[in-house]
Amino acid sequence: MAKATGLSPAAVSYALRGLQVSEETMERVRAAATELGYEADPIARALASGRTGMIGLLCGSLEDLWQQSLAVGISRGLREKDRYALILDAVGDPARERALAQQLRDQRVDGMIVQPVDPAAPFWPELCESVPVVAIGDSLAGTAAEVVFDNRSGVTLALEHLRELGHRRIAVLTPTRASTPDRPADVHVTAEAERLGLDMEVVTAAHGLAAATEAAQRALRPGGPTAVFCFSDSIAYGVYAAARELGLSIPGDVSVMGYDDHPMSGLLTPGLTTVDWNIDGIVKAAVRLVSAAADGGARRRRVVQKPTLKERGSVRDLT
Amino acid sequence: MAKATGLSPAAVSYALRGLQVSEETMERVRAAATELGYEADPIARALASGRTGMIGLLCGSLEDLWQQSLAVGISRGLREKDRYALILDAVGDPARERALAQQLRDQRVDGMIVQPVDPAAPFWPELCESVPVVAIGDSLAGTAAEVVFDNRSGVTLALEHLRELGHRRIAVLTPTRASTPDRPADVHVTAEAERLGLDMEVVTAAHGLAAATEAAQRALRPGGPTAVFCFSDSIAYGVYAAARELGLSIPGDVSVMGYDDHPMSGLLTPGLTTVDWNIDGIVKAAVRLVSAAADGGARRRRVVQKPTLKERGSVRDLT
DNA sequence: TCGCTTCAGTGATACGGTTCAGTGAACCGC
DNA sequence: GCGGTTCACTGAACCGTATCACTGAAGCGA
Repeated sequence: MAKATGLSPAAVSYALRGLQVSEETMERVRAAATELGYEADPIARALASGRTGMIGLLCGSLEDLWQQSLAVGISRGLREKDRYALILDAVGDPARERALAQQLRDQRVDGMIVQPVDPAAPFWPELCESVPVVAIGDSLAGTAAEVVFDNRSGVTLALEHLRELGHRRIAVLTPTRASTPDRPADVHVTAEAERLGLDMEVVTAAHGLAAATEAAQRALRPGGPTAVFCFSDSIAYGVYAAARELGLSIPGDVSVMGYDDHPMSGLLTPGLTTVDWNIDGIVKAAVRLVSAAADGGARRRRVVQKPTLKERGSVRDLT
Repeated sequence: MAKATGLSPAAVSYALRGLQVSEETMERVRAAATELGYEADPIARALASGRTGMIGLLCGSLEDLWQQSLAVGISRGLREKDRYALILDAVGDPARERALAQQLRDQRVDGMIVQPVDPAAPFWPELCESVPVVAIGDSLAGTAAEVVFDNRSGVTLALEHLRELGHRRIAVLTPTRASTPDRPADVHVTAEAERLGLDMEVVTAAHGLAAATEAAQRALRPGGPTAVFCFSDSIAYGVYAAARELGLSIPGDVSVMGYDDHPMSGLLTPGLTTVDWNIDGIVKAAVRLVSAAADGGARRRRVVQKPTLKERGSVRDLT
C-alpha cells in the first residue's frame, strides 16, 4: 500500500486516519485504497496501538432469555459505535466467570460489560483496574461503571402488588447464586417480606428452563404458597411449565410474578405480570458507558434503572 | 519471556505450542510462564500467524428467538474448541448482510458460519474463496460447507399434517426475503401445496414480534384460512399475539403450525405444533464443520438435517 | 533578509509473536 | 570411522500498522 502510492507508510497511516496531511496526499491515498480494495488490517493496528475495538460481554447465563435479548441489543449497539462485541457465557458458574473474565482480558478487549454471577468475587477490583468494566444489574464494589437496577424498588413493586391482592404465603424462585447471602436483591426480598408481613420461602433454581421447571415443582407442593415471585421471567416460564404438568391453573391455583419483562411474557396464557426493567434503556446506558470508558473517559459513572410494574393476568385477586 | 528463560524466542514459541522441544526446555518454559503469569498475546500471534482464532457468526436476524438459541449454542460450542465467536446480525437486510460479511473478513476471522438472508447474492462465491464458510439452512451454490435443512421434508411434514386434519385453505407466513423467488424452501411450499391440492396464500413478515403480529393480522381476516403455516416459531408467536388481539381462539378459530421448535413453543397455550429441526444437531454439525475447515480441512462437507413433527395442540382436527 | 514557527512528509523503531533456513551434536547402520 | 539423519535449538526476517523524532519547505513579521 505504501509502495502503491509512493509515499512512506507513515504518511499513509496518517492519511487513513485523517491526520496531518495535505489534500493532495489524502486524495492519492484514497484513490489507491479504492483501487486496491484496501482495508487496514485490524490485527496489526491492534498490535501497534494496543486497542482492538472489541468489547467483551460476559453474561451471567445465556440460558436466560432476557439476557439473550440484552446480549443481542448490546451487540447491535456496539456495532453502531464501530466496535465488536465478544460474547461469553458464564452459565451461572462463578469459577467459569472468573476464567472467562481472564480470557477476555487476554484477548485485549478495550472494555467489558458484565453481569456478575458473583459480584463479591475477589478478582473484580483487580480486573476493573486493568480494563474498563461496566457492571449490569449488580454493583462491583464501586470499582466499575455501573448500570444498576433499583432492586429495592423492583422487589417492593412486586411484593406490594402481591400483598394488595391478598397473597400472604409466597415462594421466591431465585437463580442459584454464589455463596453471597448478602446479595442486595435477596436482602431486599427478605426485608420487604418482613415489612409487609409475608410468609416467605426461598427456592433456588439452576439455569435453564428444565431446571426452573423442576424447582417450581418443588415450590408448588400441595398446601404451598398462593403466589410465586420469580427473579427472572425465564424462571417464571418454568413455573408455567410446572403448573401445566401438575394440572394447576394460573392464576386460579397459583399466582405468578416475573421480573424482567421479556417479549414472550405477553404471549403466555395468562400474560405474565412482571416487573419491567426497560431493556432498551439498559442497553443504551451500558453501550454508552463502556464506549466512553474504552475511549479513555470516565470509568465510574453510575446509572440507576427504575422499574415499573407490568400487570397482565398471572396474579389472582384473593380479596 | 525469552530472556527470563535464557532461550531464544523461537524456542519459547515452539515450547508454548508443544512442538519440537526437549522435556527439559518444556519444563523451564512452563516454570517461567507460571512464575511471570505470562499469557501469549493473541494479537501478536494473529499478526504473525495469520490466524485469529475467531469464527464469524453472521445471523439472518437475531430478532428470531430460534436464531438466538442457535447463536448461543454455537458460541458455546466454539469456545469449547478454544475459538471465539464474533456474532453479527444482518437484521434480515441483504445489503447489511453483505457489509457485515465484508467486515468479518476484514477482521481476519478464521472461518464463518452464516445463515444467508440472500443465498443468491453474488458476493458469496468470492467470499467462500477467501475464507472457509459454513452455511446453515440454505445452500450457497455448493461453494461452501453446509448444514442444510431438508426443507422438502419439513414442508411436507407440515402441510401433510394440516391436510390430514382437514385443512384446505392455508396461509403461509414467511419472512421477507431478498428477491429470490426461487428460494428452495418457498419452492417446496408451492410444489407441496399443489401436490396436496391446497388453497394457499403467502404473506410475508418483516423481522421481529411486532412485524409478525401485524402480518398475522393481515392473514387472519374474516373468511380467511383455517390454518397458518409459519416459517419460524417466532413468526408463529406473532400469530398467537394477533389471534389474542382479534379475539380468535387457537386452534378453535384458526390452527397454527410452526417451524423450528423453540423452547418457548411448548409453553404457549395451546402448545405450538411445529417442525423440530433438532437445534443441538445443527449446532454440533456447524461447529464441527467450521472448525475443521478453519484448521485447513475439508471446506465443502455437507450435512443434511432431517426434521420431525412435534405435535402439540395448535392444530385443530376438522375431520 | 533573517530567524522563528508551522506544516507535510520521512525514516526508524516498536508491538510480540511465528516461521524458515541453518547449525552443532548425537545417533544410525554398514 | 564415515556419510547421512534426526533432534533441539538459534538467528534473522517478517507480519502491517502506529508513533516519535526529525527534516526541508513554506509562511510570517520585523
